[in-house]
Amino acid sequence: MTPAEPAAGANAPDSPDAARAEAAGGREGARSPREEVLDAAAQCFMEKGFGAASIDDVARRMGATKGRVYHWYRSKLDLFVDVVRYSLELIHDQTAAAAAAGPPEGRMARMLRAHLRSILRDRPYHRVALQGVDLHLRAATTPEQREALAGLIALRDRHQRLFEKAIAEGVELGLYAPCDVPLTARTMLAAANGAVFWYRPREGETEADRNELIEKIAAYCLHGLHGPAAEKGEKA
Amino acid sequence: MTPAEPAAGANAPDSPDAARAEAAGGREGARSPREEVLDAAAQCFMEKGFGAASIDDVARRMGATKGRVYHWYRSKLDLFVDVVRYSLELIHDQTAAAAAAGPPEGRMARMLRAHLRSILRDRPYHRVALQGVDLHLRAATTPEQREALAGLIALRDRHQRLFEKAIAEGVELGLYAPCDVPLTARTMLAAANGAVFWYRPREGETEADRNELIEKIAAYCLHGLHGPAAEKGEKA
DNA sequence: GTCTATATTATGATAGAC
DNA sequence: GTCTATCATAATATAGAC
Repeated sequence: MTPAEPAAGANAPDSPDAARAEAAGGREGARSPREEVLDAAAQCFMEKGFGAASIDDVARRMGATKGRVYHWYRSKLDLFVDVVRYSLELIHDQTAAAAAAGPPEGRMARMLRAHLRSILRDRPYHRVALQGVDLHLRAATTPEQREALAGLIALRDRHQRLFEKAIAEGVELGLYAPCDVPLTARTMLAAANGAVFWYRPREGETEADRNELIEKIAAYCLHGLHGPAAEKGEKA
Repeated sequence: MTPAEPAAGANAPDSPDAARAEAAGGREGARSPREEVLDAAAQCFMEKGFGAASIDDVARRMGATKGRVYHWYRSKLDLFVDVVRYSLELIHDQTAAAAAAGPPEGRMARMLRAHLRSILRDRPYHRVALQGVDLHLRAATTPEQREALAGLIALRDRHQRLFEKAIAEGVELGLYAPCDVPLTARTMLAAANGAVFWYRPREGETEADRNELIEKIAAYCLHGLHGPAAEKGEKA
């Protein structure tokens, strides 16, 4: 749990809830040497993909050389794993907090807003995470790597289960139409995550602009939960 | 337009509408030598990603060696471009046909079914296409490559416009709630494309199973178009 | 902690036999 | 049309100076 320790396996920057400033987008204001590497890696992996981005690219983005990267991370795959882990912890923590912050009625809306806010704000990290955790699972040779990647799958499932729970709850309460809960959660998350692929902060974009975008996407995602059954007043 | 011609730029296997048998999934039954290479590439890129998959991987999957691949494709990027192009033409043609095959009322449902059917059926191709066309745009050095990639963007936009048009039409007709049409189209497509990342044909899966899956996903996507306004009977 | 070499390996691409 | 070399390059990872 030490916030900054050289390459020693799976530990990483402090928990996402701490003051993470402008984690992804901010070129400056990195929080620790290790996190500076992590930010650079997230941006490089986002732009070129894990395979095409080189360690030299990551170093160059920091105005440094390889040595700095390898001092903090044992391998490129370790770096990738840490970027994805950070992405998943970040978005899960914020979504879980939003879920707990009020009554069941507006729960899903709050969760979607929190999820989407993180998608826009920490886009490089999430973009990498969505690039395919499973893809590079095959590249994992050592047991430690396979273990780390299994951990990522667990984190991803945890986040999805948060949404499944909220959907099931809403169905129970008669807010949503009955549905295949895991499938619906997956599909809704896919819709919400879509923005990570095309969103780009426009020049002079205000917080209000982003909020409007979030509201529109969340609205679509929410309406998907109301089946035709709900319209006709047929519940269950 | 010749169906099989050695590496000569942007030409490719015949149009997707022809007898394409089991394009993606089928290990056997490839239609032409060039298409056999294309199928192998789609599967390799899907499994390992464009960056990590090697030309040797593609050849090995056919039980051949590099020579065979390079006889039909000038470079790895050319192969990638052709996989994506094939994916986009395939799904667009089928969706456009479904759109034209009936009245406006059920148009979007027909389009979504056609789109989803292709997502499931030609998954390797679509998975590669969604891996990030833009990602490898940077890797394009030669003018021909940049041109080819611009063509892919155009194909992608064409498919999206098909959905935008159907949404706008539905809003006009009072079928759907007014909305930000391009944003909604993107979000709906993201939801529909989500399956490409997690779907795997289960053992003993029937056509009916697939249809049920398609119907569930399409239902979610469709309901997203009906805003709360529709529920309250407020139109426009 | 960061840098400058450098070892090693993998892979994209080519040439030419068959 | 496909194969067997082979070249050239690029990138991961390491060793050791500062």
